[in-house]
Amino acid sequence: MYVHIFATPFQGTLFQIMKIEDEIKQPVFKDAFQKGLINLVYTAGWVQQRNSSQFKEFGITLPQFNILRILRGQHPKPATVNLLIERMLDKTSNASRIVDKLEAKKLVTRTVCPSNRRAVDICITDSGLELLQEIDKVLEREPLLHKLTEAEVSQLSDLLDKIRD
Amino acid sequence: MYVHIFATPFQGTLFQIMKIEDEIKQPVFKDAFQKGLINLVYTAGWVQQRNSSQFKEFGITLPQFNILRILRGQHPKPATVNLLIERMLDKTSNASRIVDKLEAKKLVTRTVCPSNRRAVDICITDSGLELLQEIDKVLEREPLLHKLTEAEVSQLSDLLDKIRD
DNA sequence: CGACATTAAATGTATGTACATATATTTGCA
DNA sequence: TGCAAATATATGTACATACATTTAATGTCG
Repeated sequence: MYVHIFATPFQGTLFQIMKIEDEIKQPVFKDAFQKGLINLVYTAGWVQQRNSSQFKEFGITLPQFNILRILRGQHPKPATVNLLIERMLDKTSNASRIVDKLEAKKLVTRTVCPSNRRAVDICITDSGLELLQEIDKVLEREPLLHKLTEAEVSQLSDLLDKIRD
Repeated sequence: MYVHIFATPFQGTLFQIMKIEDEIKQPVFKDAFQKGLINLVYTAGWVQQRNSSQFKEFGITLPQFNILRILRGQHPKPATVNLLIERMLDKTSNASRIVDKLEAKKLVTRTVCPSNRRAVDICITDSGLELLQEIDKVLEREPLLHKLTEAEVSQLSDLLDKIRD
């Protein structure tokens, strides 16, 4: 799990809040913006931890799971490391080493790309596809945002988009 | 930066979205819930990366910054590792080693607690306080959620609370 | 053609997370 | 009193992130 949870220092502290303070030990925030920021980061960590624990029993981590899903999306075409990095959105992350782990578990294959010998063709194996299918069943059993209605989820997405404008 | 960004595999893909697809390379999601989930995690990562880059020039990381803020909140009282862990909300994280780094930079001191020799009293130094003051100036210059109104921030917090209900 | 920049991936290093285990101190209780 | 349980922190290991550097292959342009 790779979400850093914001700390909640006791400083200033003028604004009483209602819900997030039950989760953390700090009942007071400087203002609504600080509360929203902490809540955003904390909740993202919350959903990722839940998600991750759902397939920890299958022996893969969240980043490994995400790489596998990208590869399934490409299947039966191969993906390159570059494509994985683009899809992960995290240009600085190291897809190469995550693929190492998946290769060791025989969930993907890595072969030099014939048309460009600098590149590497990465493919999900049958074993990898089967694993994803099993994990999918578990994930569908308890959808992570099921406490929200479809309208609320859309509202949430709109607010999040606005943050990054 | 320790937020894992959700991958966006090409799978199923029935639901056209509007905004987050500009940031990532995948223009289509399975449904609004998948979009919301990815948006939540992605946006949390976005704000943390911005935050982190704001004080990277000061030679500390986001976890180190958060520990320092907790210590400032306690100042001039000392904090124990236990208190840091509580405030970080991340019971499994390793505050001890983050304090190591801060101690090496002379931003905090670590002394055995006189009344309980198992515990360690951790205090922010004057140098640490000065560093935080400088960083605060930078952070205040560009508040991270400034694109939202106060009403929108509250609405966001309510939706996030509901997710974790 | 050949030097040089560009591209694709891998590797190196420091930091952090997640989780298990170890060490030292204190507490509780037979 | 003495010894096991509980507590506070530190340490070990695997994995991932963040960022710089390296290696190999390809592209470009004189």
